[in-house]
Amino acid sequence: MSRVANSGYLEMKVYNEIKDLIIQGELKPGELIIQDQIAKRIGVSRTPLRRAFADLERDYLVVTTPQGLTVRTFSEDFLISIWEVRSVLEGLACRLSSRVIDKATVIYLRTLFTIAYDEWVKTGDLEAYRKADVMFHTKLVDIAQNPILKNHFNYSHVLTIAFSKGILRSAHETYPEHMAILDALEHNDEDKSEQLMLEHLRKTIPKI
Amino acid sequence: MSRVANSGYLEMKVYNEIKDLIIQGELKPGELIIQDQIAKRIGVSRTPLRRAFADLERDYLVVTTPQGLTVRTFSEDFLISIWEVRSVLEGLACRLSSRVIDKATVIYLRTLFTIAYDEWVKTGDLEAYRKADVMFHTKLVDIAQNPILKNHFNYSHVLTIAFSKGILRSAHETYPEHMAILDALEHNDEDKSEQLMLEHLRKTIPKI
DNA sequence: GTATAATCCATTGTATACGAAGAATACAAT
DNA sequence: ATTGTATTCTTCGTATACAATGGATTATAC
Repeated sequence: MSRVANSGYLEMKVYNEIKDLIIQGELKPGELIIQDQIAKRIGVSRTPLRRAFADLERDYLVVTTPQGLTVRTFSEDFLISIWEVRSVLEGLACRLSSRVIDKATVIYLRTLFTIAYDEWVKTGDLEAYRKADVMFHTKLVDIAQNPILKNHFNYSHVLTIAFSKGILRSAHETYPEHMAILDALEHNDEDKSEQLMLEHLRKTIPKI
Repeated sequence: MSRVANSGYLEMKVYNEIKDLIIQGELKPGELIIQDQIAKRIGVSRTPLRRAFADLERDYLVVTTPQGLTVRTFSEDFLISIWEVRSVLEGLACRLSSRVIDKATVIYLRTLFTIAYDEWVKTGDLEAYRKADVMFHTKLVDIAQNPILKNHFNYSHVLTIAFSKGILRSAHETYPEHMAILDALEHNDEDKSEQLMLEHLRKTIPKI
């Protein structure tokens, strides 16, 4: 996912495999990670592990305790911390995007949301809406064209995807908010778009 | 500075030494980093290098190009990107701090700034004010008690310190802003403190 | 039986060794 | 002279080997 580039095949493989082990719950929160065990399990030597661990730690999946490297426990407070940070980062993404976004993209995103929303209303299927949501937020970060922002976003994005409880607020509630943000973006209203995105995300925090 | 914890002595040493080499300009922006050379220069094997490189890349000091790992070139755009992100992060730090900061800390910070400001007015020496400034921003991030925020802040803070052109706006201009932020913090005004900090920092961006 | 000492073993951090891939260089052919 | 090909040489990623550290465990003294 958000691996740094300068790495061999195995380092990437190891990063992803351990990430999956954690997300799948095969490595349990708080569990001590022993290099040899993981190395054998994945079938590589310990050498590529160390770099992968550095990345896993950067992405908040593991943490170094006095006992050693352990799988991170995701307390509610921790998830809230992530959301607080993501909120301001995506608020910034909105502001920066509003300066450069083109009308076609706005229309595209609006259509995407509307179709998905209608589908949910009709069939009760939320999947399309959830996808549109992820796409929306990811896309804005791309459009913003701020490499630092993108990195910081990615760092914690892995997590929110992995550990969020899915949709936290009803589409009925968030759809109008998305539309309002898109309107602000369309009018290149920096302040308003940032403000709306912030409020949009912060409303979710109490639901965590 | 912001090393991850699970690392041996040499990995930390290597991280710091390469960081210094880059900041001191002995490794020039754009320069290709060859593992063997650096390893010999620092006097370690290539093994601990790899992990240090992962961290250096995370901290934006080096970057992987098609040619290999190179020292990052810090364009103006890049510095602006950092400032944009730092702005919202510290804005958030302010908001979170405003919830929990105690009066004593506010008074402490206010005094610190005022003494430093007066000294500048009297003697023309900016050093104390600059220090107070760094301390102020760092402290708020600590008070905020959001571990993610602190990490993200650290990631880019190394850089701004290393490569900023020093004080970018006159103390005459920023002193009242600092006071206003402290006032908002004292009154536990979340919105206002965040807003003021954001404006405070964003006013600096055009000067980059 | 408890406390302390000594020993082992697990685990880690680091160095060295090895193999592969790509770039650079030398040489040959037209 | 230029292009094509073969052969080094560099550099990297990975595996293995080794040394040190710290914790557990057993042994020993009282």
